[in-house]
Amino acid sequence: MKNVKARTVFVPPRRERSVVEIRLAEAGLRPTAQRSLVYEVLSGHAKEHPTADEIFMRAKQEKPDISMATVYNCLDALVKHNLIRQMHLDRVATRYCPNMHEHAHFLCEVCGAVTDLEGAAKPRSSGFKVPSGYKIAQVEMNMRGVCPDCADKEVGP
Amino acid sequence: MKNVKARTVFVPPRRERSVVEIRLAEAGLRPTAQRSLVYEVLSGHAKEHPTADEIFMRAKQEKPDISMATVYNCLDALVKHNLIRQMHLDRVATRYCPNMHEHAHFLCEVCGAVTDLEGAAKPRSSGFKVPSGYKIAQVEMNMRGVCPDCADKEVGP
DNA sequence: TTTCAATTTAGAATTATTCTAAATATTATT
DNA sequence: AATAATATTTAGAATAATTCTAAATTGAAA
Repeated sequence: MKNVKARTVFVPPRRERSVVEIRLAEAGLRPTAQRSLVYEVLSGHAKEHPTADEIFMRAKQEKPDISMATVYNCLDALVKHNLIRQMHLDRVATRYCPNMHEHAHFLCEVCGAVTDLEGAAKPRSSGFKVPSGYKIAQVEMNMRGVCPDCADKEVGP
Repeated sequence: MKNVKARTVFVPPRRERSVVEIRLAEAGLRPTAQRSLVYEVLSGHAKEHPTADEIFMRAKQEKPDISMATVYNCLDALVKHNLIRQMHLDRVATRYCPNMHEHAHFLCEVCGAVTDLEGAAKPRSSGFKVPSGYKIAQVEMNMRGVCPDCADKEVGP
């Protein structure tokens, strides 16, 4: 064996997993950089309901080379693993919601704002009787109308 | 005056309005041929939930020159006047439903069938407490999971 | 019957989403 | 630490749903 000088090898420390990465792993998902970013971007704004495109643009600021296809892939994976919810409020783009508490969604037809309405949005807990035989995996309850702010403005000051 | 032979003039009778046309008029819509057809095609299959494209194809069989844009126009008008409902069940095409009774929708993730589930799908009547100030115009309650038929097949015969 | 506004139309344009096949990253295994 | 096996990411093309446009037509009212 050659006379090799003793040296200190730099071993990069096994990077600590962030909270987001841990949640992904717990949910059974590989915590890739892209998935973590998409989830972070979404859960960082808990009260918003961005479209895939909005999420894409936000993610791009952090990671300019992320692709739209990846955003869709990530969103689908997150939905499938119950980390976020998909919302189909109208004919335009699907929206995504990081709030996993039981709640309904309200779309204001005047200003376009989408709000979470906390409450029993599940069929059983809300008095809806599901016919026997149906296995319910997900429930979505969406309302539309006029939000308090816009209702005030409509009648004048 | 010339000696004109008495004759029987054919006066086309002011065409009777069909049931559909009457309903359109009552709802405050001009009962045009296209609107009547779209509404008829839809309400003739009360248990189905066709997409705009499916409605277009059905309408075309009756009136080959109807246009897709018209189908969208008609559907929008019918929705606005509460003759049909729009359903946003997933990321693919919007569906339309002629059943105006209070009900929820169920999408089977196995076979893709969409079913009406009759019952209290309204927030108030179902125990959901709507925060004060919101004016609710429409409610949509969608569920997904496995329908009885597919649930049976899954466990075997 | 004329008028006026609403509706219809074809086709182009836009937008959302999916697909594809190659490149890369992650995890488990040596 | 290297390898293998698999999952994920990617750009860009392809597809699909919906909207737009401006001209032609229709319906209702005067």
